[in-house]
Amino acid sequence: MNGVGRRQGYAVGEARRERILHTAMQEFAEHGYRGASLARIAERCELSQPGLLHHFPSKERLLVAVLELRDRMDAERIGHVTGAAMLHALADLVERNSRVPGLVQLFTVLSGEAVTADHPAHTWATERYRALRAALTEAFREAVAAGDFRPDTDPESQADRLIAVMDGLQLQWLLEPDRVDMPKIFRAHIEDLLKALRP
Amino acid sequence: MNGVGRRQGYAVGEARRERILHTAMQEFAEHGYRGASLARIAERCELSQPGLLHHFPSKERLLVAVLELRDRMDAERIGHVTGAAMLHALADLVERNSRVPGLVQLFTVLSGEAVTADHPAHTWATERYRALRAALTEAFREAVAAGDFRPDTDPESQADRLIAVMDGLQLQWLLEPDRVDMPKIFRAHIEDLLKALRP
DNA sequence: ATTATCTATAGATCTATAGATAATGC
DNA sequence: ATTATCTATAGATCTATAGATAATGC
Repeated sequence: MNGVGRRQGYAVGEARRERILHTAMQEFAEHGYRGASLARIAERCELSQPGLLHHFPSKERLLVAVLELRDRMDAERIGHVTGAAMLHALADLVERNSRVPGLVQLFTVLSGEAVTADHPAHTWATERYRALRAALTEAFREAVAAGDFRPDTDPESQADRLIAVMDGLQLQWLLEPDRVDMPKIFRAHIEDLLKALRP
Repeated sequence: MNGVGRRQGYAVGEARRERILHTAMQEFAEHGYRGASLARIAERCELSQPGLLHHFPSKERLLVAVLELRDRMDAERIGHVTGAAMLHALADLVERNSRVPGLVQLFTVLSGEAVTADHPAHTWATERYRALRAALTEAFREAVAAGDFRPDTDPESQADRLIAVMDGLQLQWLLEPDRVDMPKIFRAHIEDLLKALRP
């Protein structure tokens, strides 16, 4: 929606869209896409439900806008580094994530729902993982080339497993935040991995 | 439902319940709990929708029955072993899981949805993870005591991470079955873990 | 002129209940 | 007597559209 289709400012509208977007993020996180209700989102924005649909013409388009917002926020959080630096950067990311449970939950719930083929975020999820895997694989590859990691390291396998650990820990953490110290466990994992991969 | 409340046989009813249960498992796997429709399940069982509700009095009760069935099937698949044997048993389990994508998807989708507090499987998911973590932690602990693993092994941390790898890989595999060789990646992980934990 | 917002409402679900009829098993 | 099944339907959503009115900004 941003930059496309809409000609001009109308400050009121811009502010409203911003508010809807953030409210929708919360609603999707709390109830999933399928469990979310446009009427409830509208109410939380002090707006009628058709009023909401004036800004986002369908529930699916609202979801797309939310996913784009999330991706933009994500992009800001991950820089490009390789080797040991990359692993520590990931540990830092997990640490920061543990302070925004809502964002983590949005992602975990949507990813779970999106496994079903008829979910509107199915393609988004598939492509997001493909990109993430590719980026991490490349980072491992560079680290091996730079001599940071042992030459017999399998970059793709390591990338897949590392993503898996992050996602799996998020799930456990969201279900029992008090019993699962996600950042600590992940950092321990990173330390062990560094030991195992050092040449 | 099984063994409780219902006095006797009525072979027709028993068979029907069996069929409903398995159809519901598929439907929940394909659309999630929230996306599933009782009318559609009934139709796939060649039954009217109120006919279905005669056997399972609400959608939630049907879900509970499905979860119980899944847990029973699961219990059959995992025996009690520790140390290296346990890790290889898990690799075998993942291998077998890769041949029943429907079951894996049921579990992944419901776990994802169930992260939201208002989901009827929320408690089930929480308790299932708690039990799984406890069992795996105990197995690691025994293995350390038996001298299979290094004494500085942290059983709980290792258990959490291992569960995370399994769940995370399932998610990636379900989204891109052709690009993610789940059993192979998991086995590689187990091999690395064995190397790292051996005293 | 474009945008923001509202009320009213269509049309499609969806779950669950009421109440009737037929089949099953002691 | 209990169970299995059906039709009809209540009652609650839910998304989306039509069409009117008010505010905004060139």
